[in-house]
Amino acid sequence: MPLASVILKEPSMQAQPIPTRKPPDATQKVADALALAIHEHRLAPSTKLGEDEIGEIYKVSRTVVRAALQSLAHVQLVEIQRNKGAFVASPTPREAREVFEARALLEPRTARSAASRATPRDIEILKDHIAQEHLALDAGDKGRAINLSGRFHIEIARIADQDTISHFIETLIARSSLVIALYWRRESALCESHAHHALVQSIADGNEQNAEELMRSHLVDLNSALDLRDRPVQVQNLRELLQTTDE
Amino acid sequence: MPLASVILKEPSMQAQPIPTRKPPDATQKVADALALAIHEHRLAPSTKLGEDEIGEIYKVSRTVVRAALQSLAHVQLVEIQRNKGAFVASPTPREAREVFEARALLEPRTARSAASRATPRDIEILKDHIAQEHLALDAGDKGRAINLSGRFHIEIARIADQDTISHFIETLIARSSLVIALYWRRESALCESHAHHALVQSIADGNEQNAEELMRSHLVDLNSALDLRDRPVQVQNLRELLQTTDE
DNA sequence: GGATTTCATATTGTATACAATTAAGCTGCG
DNA sequence: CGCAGCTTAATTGTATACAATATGAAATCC
Repeated sequence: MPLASVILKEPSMQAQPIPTRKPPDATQKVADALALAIHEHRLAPSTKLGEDEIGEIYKVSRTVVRAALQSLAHVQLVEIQRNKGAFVASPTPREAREVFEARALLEPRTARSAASRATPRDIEILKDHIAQEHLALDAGDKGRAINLSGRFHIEIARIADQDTISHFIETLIARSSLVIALYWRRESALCESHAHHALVQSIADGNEQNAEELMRSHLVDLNSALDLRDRPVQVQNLRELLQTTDE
Repeated sequence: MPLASVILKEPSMQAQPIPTRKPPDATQKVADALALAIHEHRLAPSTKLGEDEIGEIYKVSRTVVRAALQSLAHVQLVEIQRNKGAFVASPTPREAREVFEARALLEPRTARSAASRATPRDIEILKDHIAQEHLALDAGDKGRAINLSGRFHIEIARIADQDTISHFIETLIARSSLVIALYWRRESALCESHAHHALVQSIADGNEQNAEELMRSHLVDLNSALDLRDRPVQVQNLRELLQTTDE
């Protein structure tokens, strides 16, 4: 199940029965809402996610909340500690490095594939993403911009028409959002938009080699904007540490 | 006084061989048991997995069963259809192809990394896996052999020390088990053991280039042993297709 | 006064109960 | 004899209740 259930009316060659009309699936709604909050950096890493608290917010029972949290735990957006509860995941520097290594392994090939398959409508969607990203940046909504930037990569994976790899990339993008929240170095978000624009151009031209290379360098740029040497502050551990120092 | 307080921590009675110990998370146990059954081909694709039925088998409530099924659904070992239940996943030819394409993208690089990192103990573990695989084959236990063969690949990913990619490979191996159940062509399982043995040799020698190349060709061999042209019989879909009473 | 033990509270893990939806069986009619 | 429609049984979705564990605070002991 995709993290964000994007419904598309794409006239695909296969006629697989996937209704997805609009199931009132409460679990998915809660999971999506939480995921969005995390992606937009409204929920910081290591934030405690109490079941009763969330249940009251969304007016659902703990049963639904638990299912949503477990779903998010599967994509490693939250970490569940037995008998202790769920927390927004806080990737270690090692995990952060691994996430980007995996992206470097998967996404260039995917961009190449997207360049060979993209339809005019796909290009339109990508350009729309970039436009919205610019709007968010101009509005100063950094969280939304990061989220849109990630969804841009997911869209490319979708165009590549490789569901399995797309699913992997989705989880990597999701975790990347946490990595950025923890390890982002400078406020140089504009470079991304430039890279994205060039990428769309290559894909629109069907220039596979160029698309693959642009994606590779784009990921290198992203990675170089991270500072993985610093340890993230484990907020919930601070309490314990401060308990013995003073009052 | 509470009649339901049947505490079975009584040390006076004899020690049961498998008492109701569920400190190690009942959900995980059920999920593991179901996954093993699927991997060993005791549960065929499209098999209905009723919640009450499974709950009674493992002596747990539906709550636990549902969590286990959702967990398996996330790695696409089972498919959950809303209001209809959970079924053992039945990959389409397209999905089967994608799984092996993803493996071809991830595993050769992983084998190379494993070759550069493997310790003598790692080699020992790999050789043990191969030995057990041979035993299972000689005993005619085809399901167990397939499962062990998959775990061999997972072990290589573990040696490569890339948790994120290892996790992806684990899910791909799991799905491969279903693909093999549906699309395996001939009874030529011995070739795998040979390939695995050569792979271990390269990893033991630290020959990265060789390990990567052997893994690549091994996956090509596996893929060529599949016949993806045949459609699997989707039993439960037939019903839906016959219902033309739309809305 | 500080540290430790003990007890109370809060939160999670699991089971059960109720509601909603689906699948099946049955009757009645053509 | 077959099919439409209704009724009934079974299964899943959700909520609530109970049990187990962890967290936090008060009381006690040194």
